[in-house]
Amino acid sequence: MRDMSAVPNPFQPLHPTIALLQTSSLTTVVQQEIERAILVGEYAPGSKLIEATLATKLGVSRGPVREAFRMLDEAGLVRTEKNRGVFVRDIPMDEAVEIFDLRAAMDELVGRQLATKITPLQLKEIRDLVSDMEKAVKLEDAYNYHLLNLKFHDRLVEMAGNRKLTEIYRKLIKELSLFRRLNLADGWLMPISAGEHRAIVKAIASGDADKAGRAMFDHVMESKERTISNDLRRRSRAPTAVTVATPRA
Amino acid sequence: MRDMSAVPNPFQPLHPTIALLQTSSLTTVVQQEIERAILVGEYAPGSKLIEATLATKLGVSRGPVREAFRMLDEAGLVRTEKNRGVFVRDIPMDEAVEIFDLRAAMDELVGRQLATKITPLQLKEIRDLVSDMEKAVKLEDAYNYHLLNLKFHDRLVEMAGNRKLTEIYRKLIKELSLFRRLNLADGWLMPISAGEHRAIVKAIASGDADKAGRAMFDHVMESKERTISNDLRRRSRAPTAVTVATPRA
DNA sequence: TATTTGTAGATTGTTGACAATCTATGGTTT
DNA sequence: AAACCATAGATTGTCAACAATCTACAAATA
Repeated sequence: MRDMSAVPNPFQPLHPTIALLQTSSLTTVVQQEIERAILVGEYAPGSKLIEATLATKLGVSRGPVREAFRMLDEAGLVRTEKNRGVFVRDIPMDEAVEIFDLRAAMDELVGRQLATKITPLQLKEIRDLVSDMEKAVKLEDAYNYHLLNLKFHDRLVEMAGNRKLTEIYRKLIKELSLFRRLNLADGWLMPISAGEHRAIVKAIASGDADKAGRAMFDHVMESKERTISNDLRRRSRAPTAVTVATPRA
Repeated sequence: MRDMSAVPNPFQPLHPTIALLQTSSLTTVVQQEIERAILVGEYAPGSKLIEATLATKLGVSRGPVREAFRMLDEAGLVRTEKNRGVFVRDIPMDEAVEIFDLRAAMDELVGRQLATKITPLQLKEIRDLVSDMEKAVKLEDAYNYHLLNLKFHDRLVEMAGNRKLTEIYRKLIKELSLFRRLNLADGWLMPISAGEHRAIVKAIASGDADKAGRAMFDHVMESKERTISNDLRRRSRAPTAVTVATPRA
């Protein structure tokens, strides 16, 4: 009952509502909603997610919620303990460090590839983002700086044109956002980070693959170091953190 | 009812069966079984997996099977089409290429890190693996060579000590194994590949991080090239391949 | 003959119910 | 008071049934 004519759906995308109904099941929209809530901080790392509660809140039965849980678990956003439930994952420091190292290697590849293939149009887009970030620095608008920074890196990765790389990069970023100590407090470091961005753009624009790769690699490693020392500083002030839930050892 | 004494479970791991029951739910064992079957080729890329059939075969209801499907989907081993079912994923050529590029960047990191931190004992283990591979080459035992090759790279990645990297590397390898054209036919290339392995070990042993990184990067890129030309050759001989199932456009 | 239409069967999507397990609370023993 | 039960309630694990959708095939139409 589909695709009977020789040229079905030539270019026109099918009606958006139809496309939606064709692709999204209850499970997928539940998954997306829970993921959104987690990433936006509505459920703190360590907190417990209760099937029945979520099911009621979203107006579905527990089945789709459980399936969404399995997806989120595989994606690393949630941790499942048999017979005890699922918890929002709390990324420990050492894992955050590992993610930074991995990201550095991936971004190095991005830099190398972009140096040889970035288009003038793309270069302009990136430069504009850097400008916006510098404005945010002047205004001391840490929140917008944070968003622009995410966008900057995400666009670079996307422009490299490796979809698998993009996919995994984004998963890593999501996981990193569950690293509590990262989110806030990077205030006085904004100018430094901003300068590195300029250097990255310059290296890419120069067409020197190795230089661009190194610039991106170094930038990620610097921001890793900043995160670590930031954490040490924080840790010395607030000796013990509260734990939201009590997972078993 | 757990952890009542001050020092519970000092070192002795709990009884294996208990540990098993504590961690594995029906869903997880179903997931592992289906994954195994897919990776071993019992279900060919493109073929359809039927919930009820699998549930019956494994002696469970459809619920756990569906949950396992969601996990396998998120892991990239399976593709879900709403109201149509799930299919074993068939990795297209361009995606395989992307995975190779990504792997190259990751392996480069592995090489760099190992050059500075590999232990003599680990070095011996790696050298032994290379020796075994060379024996397999002499015997023209392609299958064992293939297994040893997987082991060689997996151990190197593991030794680098970045768990996140290891986790993602293994996921990529699993996906790559769904790239049909790869598996067989690498026969006459074994000696070349084997030589590169010697070079990698030598570079790592030398302690020169950049050299080791480059050796691993190059090796992956070479094997990418071999895979591509292999595919071209094959494609010219067998013009059209059979499709196991008919997913919608 | 080729295309359309209309079913019956197969398969997936979703739900509610029941069983198994865990958690918290209060009482009991030492 | 501290450690040990014991029970009730909450929560997860699993299943079977029903509804919605798709697939295949046969009949009808042009």
